[in-house]
Amino acid sequence: MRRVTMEDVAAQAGVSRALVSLVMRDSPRVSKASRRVVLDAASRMGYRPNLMARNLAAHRTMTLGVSLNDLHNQWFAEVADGIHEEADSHGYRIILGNGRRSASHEDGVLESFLSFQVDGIIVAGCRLPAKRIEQVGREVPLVSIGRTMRSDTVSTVSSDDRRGARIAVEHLALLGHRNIVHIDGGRGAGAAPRRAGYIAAMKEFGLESYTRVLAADFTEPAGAAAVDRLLGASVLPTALFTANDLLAVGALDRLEQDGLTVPGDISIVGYDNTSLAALHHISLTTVNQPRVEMGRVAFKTLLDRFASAGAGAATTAGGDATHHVMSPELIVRRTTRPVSAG
Amino acid sequence: MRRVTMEDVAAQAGVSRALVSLVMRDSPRVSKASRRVVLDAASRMGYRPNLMARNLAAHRTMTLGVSLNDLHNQWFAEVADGIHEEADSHGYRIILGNGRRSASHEDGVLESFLSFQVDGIIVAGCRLPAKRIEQVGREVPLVSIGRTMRSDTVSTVSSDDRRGARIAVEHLALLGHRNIVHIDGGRGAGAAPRRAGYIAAMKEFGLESYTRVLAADFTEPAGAAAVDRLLGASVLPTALFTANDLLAVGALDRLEQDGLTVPGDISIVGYDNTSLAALHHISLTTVNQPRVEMGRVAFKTLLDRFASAGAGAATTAGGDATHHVMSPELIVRRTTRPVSAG
DNA sequence: GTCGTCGATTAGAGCGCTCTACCGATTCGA
DNA sequence: TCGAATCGGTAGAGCGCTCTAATCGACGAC
Repeated sequence: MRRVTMEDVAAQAGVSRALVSLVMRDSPRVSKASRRVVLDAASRMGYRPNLMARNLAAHRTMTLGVSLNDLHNQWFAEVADGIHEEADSHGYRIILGNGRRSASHEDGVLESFLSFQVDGIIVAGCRLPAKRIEQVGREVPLVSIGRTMRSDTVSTVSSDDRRGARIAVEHLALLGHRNIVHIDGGRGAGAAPRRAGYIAAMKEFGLESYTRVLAADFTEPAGAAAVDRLLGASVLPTALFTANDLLAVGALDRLEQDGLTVPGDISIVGYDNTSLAALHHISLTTVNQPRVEMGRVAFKTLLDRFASAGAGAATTAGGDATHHVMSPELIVRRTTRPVSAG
Repeated sequence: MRRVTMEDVAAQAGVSRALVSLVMRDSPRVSKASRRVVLDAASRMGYRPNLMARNLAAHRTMTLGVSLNDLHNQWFAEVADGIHEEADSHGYRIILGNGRRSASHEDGVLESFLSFQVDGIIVAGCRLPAKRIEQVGREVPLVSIGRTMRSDTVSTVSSDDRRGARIAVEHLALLGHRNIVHIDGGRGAGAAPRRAGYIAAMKEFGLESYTRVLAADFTEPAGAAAVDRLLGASVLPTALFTANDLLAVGALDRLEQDGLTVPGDISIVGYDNTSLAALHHISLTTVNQPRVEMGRVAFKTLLDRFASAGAGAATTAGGDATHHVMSPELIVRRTTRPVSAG
């Protein structure tokens, strides 16, 4: 059973293929009568436009590619929610790609998006080298969420990770903690500024000598592994600041498994305020990022790029990149408390 | 800057477009020499094949659409992992769609996949009416994960939810629990058989009179809300069996918020064994489904369909649907214990 | 020498759509 | 009443690729 084409519908409806095309793109230059006739024929025959053909001819897909770095991390689900919301109301289609926390998979996702000729790309938490991202950004409008980069071709939407880290350290310092260790996010998006923010804040609060960063990445097992390394030492820190919530939960787990209590023995501050942190059972003190809003802003940024490109012509690679920075915010829950006396 | 096309590469390399095409699809009928020349020219010019054009001409995309019903539920991330693994090793590209727990969004995702002319579709936890799924399945090979359906056009991969529910109830019954309430998954995939399995098992263990199902859906807030309704009553159950882990965690949260302890006052068994359940802090007794494996099997099933369709010709809609059922397995952790004496 | 044969290459006709003219028929202004 | 604008519709040339059939040497076999 051959797929039904525009030609078929046109024949059925007794009009030209061009008219059917106009109807399908609901152009205003079609009379009510012919619109009806065409739509009737189309639905009767079960016609569905072939996007491949359409896009080949029209040079636009009304589709955005969204690359998510880690489906296991709820942060991405929430960012995606924001993107979808806006995309829906603007008639854009979204296809998602799964980066699986690996640069090479992410590269594959981007290649795929480009081959599909998407109109724009949003990368969330991307780990690819900045150079590569910019290169893709030169072919099609691209905005990066969570991962900042000084660029005039790639727009970014992020929250102020450096400040977020400072807020976390400040919170702990005000509670009297001095020995505050940071478990970091390795090469993950946002890991570097959080690390830097931690280091700067430790200095600011006169705790420079306690500064200690444990290498990890944005996963739960990495948090547990980092704690393992910590437990070997004779003197334990009184507080942990982890680069994201997953790490915090991993750390939490391992600590309790070892008979230590949180926040009794050790306080913990996470980062992201994912729904995991909000679980009553976990109730993690953490730093909030407006994830849904970040998704929304990213989409709008892309839309603006389209608009200006349309006007200015051939300005796809224009230097009109914008850089949104949202404010992080401390969410105090039950994994932090004043350092025990003595 | 115009995109570089096959024609351009051909000109550069001093050969015909057709030869370039052969090289791009690495056909064996090209001499080593020309292959080199063409590939050199291509990379020098930064050529990337236009999938739209390719697919339009070739009638296949080497792309599979995977519809995930809820990005917030880790179950889907793990199923996706399995699919990706296989797809990678077979040269298939995956695009993901986000169903956002709504049938209408899911419908949009499928429409989108069809318009993109994907070679096959995998729906995970799909909530669309069976009729609609079959209709799509008639246009392109489709396999459903988690949601079973008696169909000879749509293949399914699932675990035996009815038996899983029985295992959960059996576990509780053996611990001496009698008043076991089920918080269900509403219209979600797999919710019905789990519900039915619970009801049948209650009967089997002579607990028919205690049978009670609280309506909910597969989310955390729904679990909390169900517990709220429960707390109003004078006599509380001693155990809860929830249709998935998210519900269990929601219930857990609300119970503890109300001063009840788990498993002290109430035991809980979840379903799915997502990584959430494995968290030491939560340590939920639950029923395991081999998620990654299910993803793998789903992909292979699709591949078989392609093969047989290729052979049997025009058998896209053939009655060769297969139905894989995997075995569920009880994972005992720390949210269940013998019913308190008295 | 001539005629297959065979491997390497190419010409050219689509794939299903969009889009730029262009055209015929009304409608309108003066 | 006539030309210009307006409106609804159509013809036909692509978009960038694949694929079938045809072409072209070179090489053995006879």
